[in-house]
Amino acid sequence: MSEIQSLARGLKILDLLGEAEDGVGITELAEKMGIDKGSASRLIATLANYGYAEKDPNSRRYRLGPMVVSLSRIVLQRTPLRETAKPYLRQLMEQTGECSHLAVASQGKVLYIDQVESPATLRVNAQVGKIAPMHCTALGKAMMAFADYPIVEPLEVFTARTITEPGMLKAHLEQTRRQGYAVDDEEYDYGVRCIAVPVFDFRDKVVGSIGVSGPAARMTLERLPEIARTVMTVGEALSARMRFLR
Amino acid sequence: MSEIQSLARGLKILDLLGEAEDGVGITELAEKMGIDKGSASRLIATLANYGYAEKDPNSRRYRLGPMVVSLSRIVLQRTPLRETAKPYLRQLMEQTGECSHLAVASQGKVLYIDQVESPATLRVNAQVGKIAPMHCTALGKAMMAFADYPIVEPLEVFTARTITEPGMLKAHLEQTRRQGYAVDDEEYDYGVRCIAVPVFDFRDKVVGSIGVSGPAARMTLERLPEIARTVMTVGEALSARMRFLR
DNA sequence: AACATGGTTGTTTATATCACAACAATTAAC
DNA sequence: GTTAATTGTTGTGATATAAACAACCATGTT
Repeated sequence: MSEIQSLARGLKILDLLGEAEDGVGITELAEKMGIDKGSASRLIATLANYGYAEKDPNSRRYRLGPMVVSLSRIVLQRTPLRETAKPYLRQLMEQTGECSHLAVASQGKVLYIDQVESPATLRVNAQVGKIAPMHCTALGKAMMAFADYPIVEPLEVFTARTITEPGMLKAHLEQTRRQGYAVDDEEYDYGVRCIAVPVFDFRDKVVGSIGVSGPAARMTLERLPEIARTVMTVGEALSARMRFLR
Repeated sequence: MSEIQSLARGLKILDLLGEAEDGVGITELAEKMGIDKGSASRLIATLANYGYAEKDPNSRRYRLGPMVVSLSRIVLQRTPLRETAKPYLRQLMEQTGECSHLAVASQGKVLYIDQVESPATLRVNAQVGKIAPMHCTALGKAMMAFADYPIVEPLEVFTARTITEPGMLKAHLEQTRRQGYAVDDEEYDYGVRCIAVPVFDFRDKVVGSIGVSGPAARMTLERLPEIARTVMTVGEALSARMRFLR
């Protein structure tokens, strides 16, 4: 499998621009990439020409350009899952009182592609476009349990409850499959619990997952099974709806 | 000014992937780009490796990947204008009853970066990420009138009222500057009128524009001055607020 | 004002990428 | 079911390209 080096470098720069909070300078960028300043300068100039990068006029540092926003809209609009799931997301939020989220798998990670916010003052919301690991989120584990995404080590630690042993995770996913829903019990963020189920298409292939997130104070361990039932019911309705597409 | 060819080609492919409604095949892509099939194949493979493109498993055609959504979120989150403008957008919608929009200039076009929807059944809304021309939108003309964006010919026609003569546009912008607000009187979409004003930063530099869009039936020519006053008032408040940043 | 830091632009050379073509993989046709 | 046709992937030399190095600017700093 052959790659185009300069394109790969350009895309890598986009990643770095995304990570850098307040933009990056050419020299800094060249160091991080392990390439020459001149090369970095020309690569960035090309990215800027196409609107993928831009230089902050006063700090003179580069950051991500507006072009990605435009492309993002196109991607989201063309995702049939998103369109179909919207009413189910609303229903989920109304029935549980918590923020509901829709996600797909992307590059071995969880990508949030839609959400409905709860009106509660204390709520746990994730923005569209957010990326999270699969092994410690309900949305991610729901997909892992019902489709064979590889477990990629190391399993990064976020809280004391994060599952870091591949064997443990495997057993956990087995249980998830049996009970039909995935739980994140403060494994990613302290004080946050989530429940999610996979979404299937007309071929019974996992295309994403849907679930709710809330503060542990409200989503107590006693209430979890009840909430899980709601999520499973809505999830099954969504999957049933998805079978009519295509 | 030198460009990196293969990176430029890769970014061009992203554009084409964005334009293609139902994905695009390698051969088709190579033809549109005027390059070899093999080159296109390798370029796309690289884009796919980084999540910027993906191939639809059943149609086997390539489309934009999820990575752009992730980057988009980062861009939007880091735009201070967006954060600051949100309450003003809401105010604008409430006071006019029409959808309000926030935009910036990008690559000589108008890029919508936020919006507040009106509850009205008949409303004129634009999604975040949408791109429109500058010369026939209120948001675009507001920026052109108060900063020197070049008039790039040809001025594309959208309706019978679209201004296509550079001289006419110049005069129109002059008037816009005098009256302090920009009007789009069915110049982009039939039956749609918009009013917008520029947003200035602490240096009195134009950083974007804010305005409302509504159906011509409601936004009658008689009501326009009144609506314009509202937009100008809110816009000035926003610009005043922006002066405190940085 | 001299210095230091960071960014851009020439120039040479190695090499990555291009085009061409052959091959593989699907799909379509018969 | 076999052939044909269309499309995508993979070698391979030739060449243009992009890498590195260095010199040169531009800004801001001491």
